[in-house]
Amino acid sequence: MSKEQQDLRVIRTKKLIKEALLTLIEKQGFDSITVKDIAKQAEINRGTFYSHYEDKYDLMNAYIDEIFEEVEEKLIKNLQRLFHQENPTGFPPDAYRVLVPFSEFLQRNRVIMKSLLGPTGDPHFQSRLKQFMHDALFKRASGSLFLRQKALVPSDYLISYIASAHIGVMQEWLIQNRDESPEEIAKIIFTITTQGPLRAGGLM
Amino acid sequence: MSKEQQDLRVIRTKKLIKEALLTLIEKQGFDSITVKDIAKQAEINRGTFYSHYEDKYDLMNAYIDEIFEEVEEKLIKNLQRLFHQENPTGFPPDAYRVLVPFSEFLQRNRVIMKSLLGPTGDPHFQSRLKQFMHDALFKRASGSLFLRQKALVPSDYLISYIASAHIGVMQEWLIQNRDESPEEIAKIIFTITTQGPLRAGGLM
DNA sequence: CAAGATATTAGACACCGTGTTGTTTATAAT
DNA sequence: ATTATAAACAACACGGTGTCTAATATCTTG
Repeated sequence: MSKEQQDLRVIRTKKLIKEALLTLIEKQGFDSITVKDIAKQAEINRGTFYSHYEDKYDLMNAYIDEIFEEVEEKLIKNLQRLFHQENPTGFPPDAYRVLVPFSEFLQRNRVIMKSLLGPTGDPHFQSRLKQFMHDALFKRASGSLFLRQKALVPSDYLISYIASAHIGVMQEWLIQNRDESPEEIAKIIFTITTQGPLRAGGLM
Repeated sequence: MSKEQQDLRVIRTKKLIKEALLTLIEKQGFDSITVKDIAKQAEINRGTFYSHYEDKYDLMNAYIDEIFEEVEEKLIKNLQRLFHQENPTGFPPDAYRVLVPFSEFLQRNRVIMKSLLGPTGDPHFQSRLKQFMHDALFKRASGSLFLRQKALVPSDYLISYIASAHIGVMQEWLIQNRDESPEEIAKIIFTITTQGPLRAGGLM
């Protein structure tokens, strides 16, 4: 699936384009970037850009795809281990570790993530990220974790609640340049979710 | 501050432009709208548009400003009543009502809200909305509601968590065209926040 | 109501980014 | 070394932008 590209020129060009995109996003935000800008920054001909991507959105989507592929590989396995091996029922005290690879990933890709998640970011990405968290945390787990008959609210809303909440905290962490470690952030999020917002806030 | 506009022509034109914007957003999404489109839809001269707004983003911002002004007026007072009059400490069983004006507002402005909050929406708006919820729910309340000394997590993260979670549920509600009433949605959100996600999900 | 003020119109303008095409040049695969 | 093909180059029509001018329509004020 990712073996087809042998030609060094293609590899080089695509790499240049991606680097250019990153540089420009950081400098001026995605919205105001033009294909011309990208070509200039990458030092390639504008026509060459069009022989690889339809437009800047196509490029961005390809980039986002790669990001998600990477996350998927690294995180999903991790999750499966945690859910299946360690304990079949309930949350162990160190279950916050499920979230660590996630926050580590964001940490590692700080620059692009800040611009994608910030006020000038890409709502498509945010939407996809939410969906990803959705799936990652609950597709496998929801069957076993949430007991529909005992649930007080529709599960879709609950999942939206949790996924948005988790992403929201990580946004705050990234965008405000907070200095917590990925581990600490994971613990904070996990604490709020397990204890509930009120108890975590010292109320009750 | 909002008294200067007497000329009927200006009022009429701005109204036409706003209606056109709404129609077009619903039809094709904000991104692909051009000033030309707006002028055509509003049946005004394109030049006239430019004598009122710099570009379509300027228009959108003006529109968003109006929306927030409206929300502010209607909701803030409501909140103050609830927090000060009814009960000085803790949550009464019907405290979910704090959220009802909010969900009612979203309901009433469905079209524009869906496009602003959806995958093709405006991250600036989402950012502002989050900030607004932030302030509305916690600026006054945080002093009394959350006891810092008993809190298990930094309050900024907690607030981000809750604000994002609440918006996330309302997004799900709007974008999936769910048929719950504004009251029901408020109850659902409130239940998850007070009981905690796990208890609300039937776990624990 | 009348007169002056101001908003809207129609049209033209240069500018810029887009996406495509045909040709030439450079470079990779074999 | 030969062949395939990617990249560069240049030119093109197209469409939206933002600005401006002069003419017209409409409103406000006295």
